[in-house]
Amino acid sequence: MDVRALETLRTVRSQGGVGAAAAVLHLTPSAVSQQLAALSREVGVPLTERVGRGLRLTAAGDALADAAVDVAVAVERARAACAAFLERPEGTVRVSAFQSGARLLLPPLLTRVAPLGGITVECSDEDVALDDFPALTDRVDVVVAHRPDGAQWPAAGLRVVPLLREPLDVAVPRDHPLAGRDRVSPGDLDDEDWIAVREGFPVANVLGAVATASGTTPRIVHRINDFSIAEALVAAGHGISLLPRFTGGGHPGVRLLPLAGVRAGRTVDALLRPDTAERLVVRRVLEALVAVAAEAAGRPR
Amino acid sequence: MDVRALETLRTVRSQGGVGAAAAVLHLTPSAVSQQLAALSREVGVPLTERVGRGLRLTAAGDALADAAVDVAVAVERARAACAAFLERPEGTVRVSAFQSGARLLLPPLLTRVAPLGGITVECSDEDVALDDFPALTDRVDVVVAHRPDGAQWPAAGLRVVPLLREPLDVAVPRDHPLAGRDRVSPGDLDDEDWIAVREGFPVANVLGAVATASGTTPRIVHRINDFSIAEALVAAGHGISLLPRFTGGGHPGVRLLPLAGVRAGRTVDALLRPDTAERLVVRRVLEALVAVAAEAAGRPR
DNA sequence: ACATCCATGCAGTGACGCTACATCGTCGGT
DNA sequence: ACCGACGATGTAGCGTCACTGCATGGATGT
Repeated sequence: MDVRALETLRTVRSQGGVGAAAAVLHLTPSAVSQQLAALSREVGVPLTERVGRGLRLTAAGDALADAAVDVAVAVERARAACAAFLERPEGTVRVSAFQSGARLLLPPLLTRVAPLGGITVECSDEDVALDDFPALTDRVDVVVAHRPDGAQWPAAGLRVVPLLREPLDVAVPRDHPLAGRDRVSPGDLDDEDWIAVREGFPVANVLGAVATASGTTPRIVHRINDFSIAEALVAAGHGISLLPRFTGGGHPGVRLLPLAGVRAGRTVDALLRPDTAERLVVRRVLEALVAVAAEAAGRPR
Repeated sequence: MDVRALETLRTVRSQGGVGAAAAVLHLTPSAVSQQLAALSREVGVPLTERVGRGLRLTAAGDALADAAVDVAVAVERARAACAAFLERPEGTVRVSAFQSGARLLLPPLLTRVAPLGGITVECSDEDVALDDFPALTDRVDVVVAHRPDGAQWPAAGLRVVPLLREPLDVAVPRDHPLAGRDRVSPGDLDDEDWIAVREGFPVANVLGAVATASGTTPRIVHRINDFSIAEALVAAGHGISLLPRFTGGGHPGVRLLPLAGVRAGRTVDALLRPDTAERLVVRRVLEALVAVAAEAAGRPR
């Protein structure tokens, strides 16, 4: 019973297919298929079943994949047990973040980790739909993800470390009629042009929730995922938008107005696979990330 | 990080050397040495250090061996998770027992397991010194071992399942002056010839404890490990002996007399490695063994 | 001082897993 | 309804890696 084969099974489940899993594992689909076949032969139970032109794990396969997580955790714990005897933690950690989170957190993270020495942090920005964040943990060690208030990550085989909660404010141009107010309520926002994010992305339906509070449907004229672009559009008078308080606000032509009457916000979490969460270097980086997030939330601009 | 290499490290620790571990694992010492070298190279820490002409695990090696137990447990749990989807548990389980325990427990164990079908039980008798019982778990799945009152098994990486406690009675020939008594006290036993077990074996020092209760040192004339041989010698008038109540007593020429005033007994346990204890077939056999032991202790002859 | 025991290094060989390619079944498009 | 595309699975060939066998070095006890 090879740990690599178990890992492969786990990846096939999380990626939803042989081909996708092969891409993540840097293998050919054939190799993945052979590993599954060997594993199935060893335990004497079919682990996968064809459905359409893809496949799905059987109940036994699902149980084995669950157990595979524990195996991976135990193996990484073993590695960490030895790494504790090294004078200082060493290695490289891959961190990804959605754009606005990356702008807020990655620079201070790197400056905080640098003096530790020996730890290499590889950053990347990954903007994906809400449902696709967990699967990123197969390619990246620490995934900085965000979710709107109320949404929850699937608990299965995923470690979630909360970083910060960020209110969503209404961003208006400085010459807007509401710009002088110190806060606005949903009713003030009828008959406005909105700049929203793409469907399926984390804070897409927050705007809907705000609008239902005033009984109208918002008029969405643009769909921009990158908040800094949205901010520039707001400043230029092409509409108003919902922007996170700590991340946005850098643009001189934009005013951020707190929303009264509705609770609108998003939570930023770090997502990790349980096994990578056991790695010593990963834990060091994660600690730094938590500290950086606390600073960012406690000292908003 | 291979589970087999971790297993090897664990075995080197429990067997106390490369050669012994190689014998247990059916490998050459060279292969074991190479596995350790590869493992050490992978974690970047020396796992073993030479001491005399043998070797010993370093602190890091010890920590890794501890973690290796958890890995093995997780792997076996994974196997069991799949085995649960098989219609009935299948496989072979190796059981060993010291002689008297084997005579008492193995026959009913086999008859109880047989109707389950698909489970093969391979029995062997293993009479070793008290300290050597735990190491047997590397070669045998379930080790039926015994220990005198007060002794404890080393907790490290060993699962202990108590089976029964058995008082030690004084065995005398039927024509002995004490044969008519319904119990004896230590003072009655001065000036007797004793048949004891070899030094280092489980109940060796019980006789000493009984003797100190009467202030004398026992006169040991024979050292016989097999209780049925000792029983035959007692019947022939060559001395008296301490025999376990449930196991002995089959010989018509011997009377068993309970000891008053001192608590003399032994405990019979099943010893398993934590990982083999997770195997489904092993658990089935173990359940049967516990039931058999309860019957044997509850219905003494 | 020598024989013995134990762990380790090195060359040869066998097995195992991967890549590349071909095949089969299934699903959309015209 | 056919055809093209996609996704998973077998097969041949190859490379790699781990094990065996033997030789070496160090430590022990007679």
